[in-house]
Amino acid sequence: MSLAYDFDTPVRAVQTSRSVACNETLDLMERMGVRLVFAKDEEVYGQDEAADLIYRVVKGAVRTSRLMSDGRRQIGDFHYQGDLFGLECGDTHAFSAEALGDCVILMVKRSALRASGAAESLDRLIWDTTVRDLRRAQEHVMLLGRKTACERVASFLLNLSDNADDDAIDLPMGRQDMADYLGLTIETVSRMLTQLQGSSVVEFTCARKFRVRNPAALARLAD
Amino acid sequence: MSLAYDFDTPVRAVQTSRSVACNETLDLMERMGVRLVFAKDEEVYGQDEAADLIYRVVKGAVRTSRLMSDGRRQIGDFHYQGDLFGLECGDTHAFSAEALGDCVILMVKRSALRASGAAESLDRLIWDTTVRDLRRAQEHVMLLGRKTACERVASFLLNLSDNADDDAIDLPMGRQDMADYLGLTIETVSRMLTQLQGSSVVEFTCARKFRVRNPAALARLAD
DNA sequence: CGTCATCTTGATTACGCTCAAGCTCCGTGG
DNA sequence: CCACGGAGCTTGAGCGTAATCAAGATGACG
Repeated sequence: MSLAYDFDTPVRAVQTSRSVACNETLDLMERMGVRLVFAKDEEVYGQDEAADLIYRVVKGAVRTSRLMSDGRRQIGDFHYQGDLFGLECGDTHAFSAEALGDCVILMVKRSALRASGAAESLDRLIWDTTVRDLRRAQEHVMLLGRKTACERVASFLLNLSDNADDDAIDLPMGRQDMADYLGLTIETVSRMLTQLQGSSVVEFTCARKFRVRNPAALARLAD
Repeated sequence: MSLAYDFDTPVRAVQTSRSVACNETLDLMERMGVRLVFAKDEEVYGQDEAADLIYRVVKGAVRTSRLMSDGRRQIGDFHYQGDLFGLECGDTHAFSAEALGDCVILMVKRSALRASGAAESLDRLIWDTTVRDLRRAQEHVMLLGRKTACERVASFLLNLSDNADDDAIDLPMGRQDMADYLGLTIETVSRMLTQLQGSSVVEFTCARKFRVRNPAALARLAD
């Protein structure tokens, strides 16, 4: 990782409904924080590390993951441009975070932000993010506990398409990352993608770019 | 469900490390709240219902669950005596909650509690509970995504034994509930229990009561 | 003591994993 | 510009774990 150049991509607000106070905190983060550039697969923070920083994806995307002793990996979530992450709420991180591709991360000490008189708005921001993380984790539990391979992949593509503004959606992660998020193997993910493409539900222009051809069918498959 | 009689079982504090202020909120809940008795499988609240109450398990245990359109069920979590639950943080519940067996639930309107001058301490309580829920959900994701049937069952028994004060631990839920929590079928759960018992890791006196005979082995199997 | 729900066990099936090739795409250097 | 190399992706064949289907056994309760 390395210090970011003056690399000012415009960043959408995390959520349009967010209060003005929270956007002020985001601005404060911009001014007080440090920007770092991470290369693909570089670690932003590690499992069991102390958790006193707040992170924000300025550009690119990040995964949080956890390894079992024998190397099996589970990805907890993906974080995209504008997302806050790393508020694991304990004193240490239960998951590690790595860059999916080259990306720019803004990070600020929580205590410094709080000291700058933004305490209330900061709390609100942390609360909103934690609630979002909990909801997503619960959805993830549903997916992993009771959905078939096909449903998992369909759900995943559907989520991506819901959040995408463009019609041609690109996958910021490789098949292995998808598999480790969905509790499957790369081969199974690949087969399901082929199958979804074969039934004209989605269409892949290349391995990392797709468009939804039949949204209703995709939603039905995702259940 | 019916109004509880004067049924005052002593209730442990939710967490020993909790601040005095929070215990005061718990006391306030006791005084302001309504106690209701629920029979086995009775619904405490439903999926998509409004979420403006706080619930606390006074006696018994509760499950939160979610159904798919075709009837597949996933249990999100179990809540035991002393636990707060139902703070799903949105305006409606993403999961429903049902009694595992006969139980007593204390419930209070969030707004009423806040109006009683306990706002700060209430926020703390809600925060702590939400953080605990998030951590548990993340652990659950790991279990469902990457653990084998045997590891899932072992993890489950290990968790129960960690929280139990007694040596003889009793399961408040049936096999179907375990299965729906672990993302398995009752048959598989039953087979794994038999297997764990066969290898002298645990011992079942009856279907709902067990003791750990080899804690190290159980921990190793749970990974 | 009988009845019914719950749990266990057995036999078979199927979904997704493993192992093993091939293929595609993309960057690199000739 | 094209040939080469390698990582990432796809496809195929066979296998294994957990699901399904189907009986029994156990146990709780009237």
